[in-house]
Amino acid sequence: MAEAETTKERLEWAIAVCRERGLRRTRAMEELLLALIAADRPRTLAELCGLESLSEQCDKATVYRLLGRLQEKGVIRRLGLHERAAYYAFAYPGEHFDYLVCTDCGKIEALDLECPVETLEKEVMNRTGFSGLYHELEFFGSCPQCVG
Amino acid sequence: MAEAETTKERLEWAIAVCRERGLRRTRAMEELLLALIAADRPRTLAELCGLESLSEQCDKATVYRLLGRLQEKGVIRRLGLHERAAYYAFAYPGEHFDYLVCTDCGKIEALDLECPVETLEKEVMNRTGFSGLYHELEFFGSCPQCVG
DNA sequence: GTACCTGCAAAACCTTTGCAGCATC
DNA sequence: GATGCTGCAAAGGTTTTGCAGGTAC
Repeated sequence: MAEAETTKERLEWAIAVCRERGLRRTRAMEELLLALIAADRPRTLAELCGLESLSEQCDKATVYRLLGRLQEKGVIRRLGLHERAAYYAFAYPGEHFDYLVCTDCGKIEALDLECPVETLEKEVMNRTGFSGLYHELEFFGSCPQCVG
Repeated sequence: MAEAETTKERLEWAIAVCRERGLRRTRAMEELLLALIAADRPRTLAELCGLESLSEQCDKATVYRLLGRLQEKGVIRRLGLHERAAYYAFAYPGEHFDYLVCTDCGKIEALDLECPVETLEKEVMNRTGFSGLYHELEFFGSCPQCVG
């Protein structure tokens, strides 16, 4: 992930937004945000709970509810990525990643693309009357290792 | 859904592909394909099983396994769409839809966009070595009814 | 002190699989 | 007739909720 901002700046931004919007600052919140900031790709609830920093610190239900609150406040984003489980990624303003997923081994990579979809968003808004649009773009295929 | 091809043509195409690739032609397969061809947006397993034509005809497990086989043979496509459940859509050659999802009421619309992402697919293949690429693009936002 | 957050536990959901019988080829 | 498909039933995994107690403000 491009480090235009440091971990500390990201964390402080996220916590500030959350506090402004009525959430309390807790240890679990900080640990979860740090885990998501450190991640180079979206993570599932199970993956996040598997991390030592979090599993020693809080319950799965807590992480689950935190993810919901953080998403609601707009500091993280929930993604589908074609799997049964939901994936979550840190959402720093102005940063947007699309993803590349191997349909064989499940590997997920973030793509820092010059994404032409942003232009489309406006068109879709005009055409459909939807507001607050954002998009999710994923590429699926077989990675070189899986093709052999 | 734009009806460049009739239901019958679509059905026959799908069944021909399936038979070529080793699947048997069954009543359940036909009903399921017809349901997906008739759908104006992707459907979940539960939705499909709720249809009279299917529920009276076959079990949920059968539909589930059929969806897997049909996807494997390439006549339908499995989508994420941000929900817990997987969505399935008919995949006629040369047709590709992107989707618009209301984050408030869950409404899903198919968008027949001039999609600039196809160009990106080649770039991503070259850059990453992935093969057999396809993409999934979804827009999320609030529909006019939900904004009120 | 109050309102929110956390942990533990259980429920709810969707997906996935085993196995015996039936249909297709 | 052999192989694959179907139904029923049960298991597996992830998500979601209730409630009592603890914590941030």
